[in-house]
Amino acid sequence: MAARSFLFGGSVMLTNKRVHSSSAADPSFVPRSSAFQGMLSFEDQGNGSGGQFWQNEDNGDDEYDEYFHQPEKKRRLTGDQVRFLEKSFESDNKLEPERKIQLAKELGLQPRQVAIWFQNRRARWKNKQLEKDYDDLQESYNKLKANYEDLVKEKEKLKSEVEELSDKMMLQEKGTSDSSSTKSLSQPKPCQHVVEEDVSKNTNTGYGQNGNFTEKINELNNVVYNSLVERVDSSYVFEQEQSDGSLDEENTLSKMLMPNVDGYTQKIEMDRNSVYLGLPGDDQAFGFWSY
DNA sequence: TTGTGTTTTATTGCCTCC
DNA sequence: GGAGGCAATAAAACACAA
Repeated sequence: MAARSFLFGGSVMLTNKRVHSSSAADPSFVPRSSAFQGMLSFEDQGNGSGGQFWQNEDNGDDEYDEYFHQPEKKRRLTGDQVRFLEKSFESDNKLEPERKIQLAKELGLQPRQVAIWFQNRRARWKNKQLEKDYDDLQESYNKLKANYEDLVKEKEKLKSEVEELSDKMMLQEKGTSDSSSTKSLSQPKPCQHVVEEDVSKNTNTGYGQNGNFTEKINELNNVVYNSLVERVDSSYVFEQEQSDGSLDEENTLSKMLMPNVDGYTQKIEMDRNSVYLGLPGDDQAFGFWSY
């Protein structure tokens, strides 16, 4: 069966199932013989140019048939019609059959056009609503994000305050209870002691018989030692031991934490057999001497 | 004037409800 | 099974910059 074509409101409509529903149940459906009876369009009332009528292909009339197959231009509703529909939509976005008929009559449109307009309008409204929801979500996300960033900043600030205070406290502690440890730095020189001891030991090794090599080692040990003493004197904090300058049981001479040396917290370990100045993750950073 | 993007009107197919 | 709603889409109308 050929698709039926209806012309109404200046538009062509090719339909299938909708035709049946319109023609059979839509109270606005008017038989052809009465097509023009009382159907004065909104445009005809001075708001536009389009005439309004319907046509049914089933009549077999060639003249009409020819008309159907000339696709009519789609026409937009006039400003007044749209405003009227908008007002109606504002009051209720659902369209009851009675209201549909009434609106169609008032606007000189086919009820189906009114229904379609409402359907499209609902779709637009839904899209707008989605956009609005999205914007709202975006806004609250941005607020939360800003809040979070403020908290992180505040946390960092508090953290550095805590670090500063602990440094002060440790220095204070050092000043009051560590007079003996400053002695240990200035007098017995534990590192030097070990270095000297080690050097004297090493003179008995095979390498020690090489005068130039031993001299070089001594020189390097002195450089390392002086560098350490310099750093200890200027800023860093002892990790807690060696107050009397003696060696512990594992032969560790000293363990010192040096905050913020070149951006690292440097750990310096020295024992009887080695002098190691290392950076985290770099075992060979400053050199490693084994005897 | 024309090309292009947006809006509006209308169609189609699917789904749900009664 | 018919009526109507909705999502996706087509296509005409419109807006606007180049």
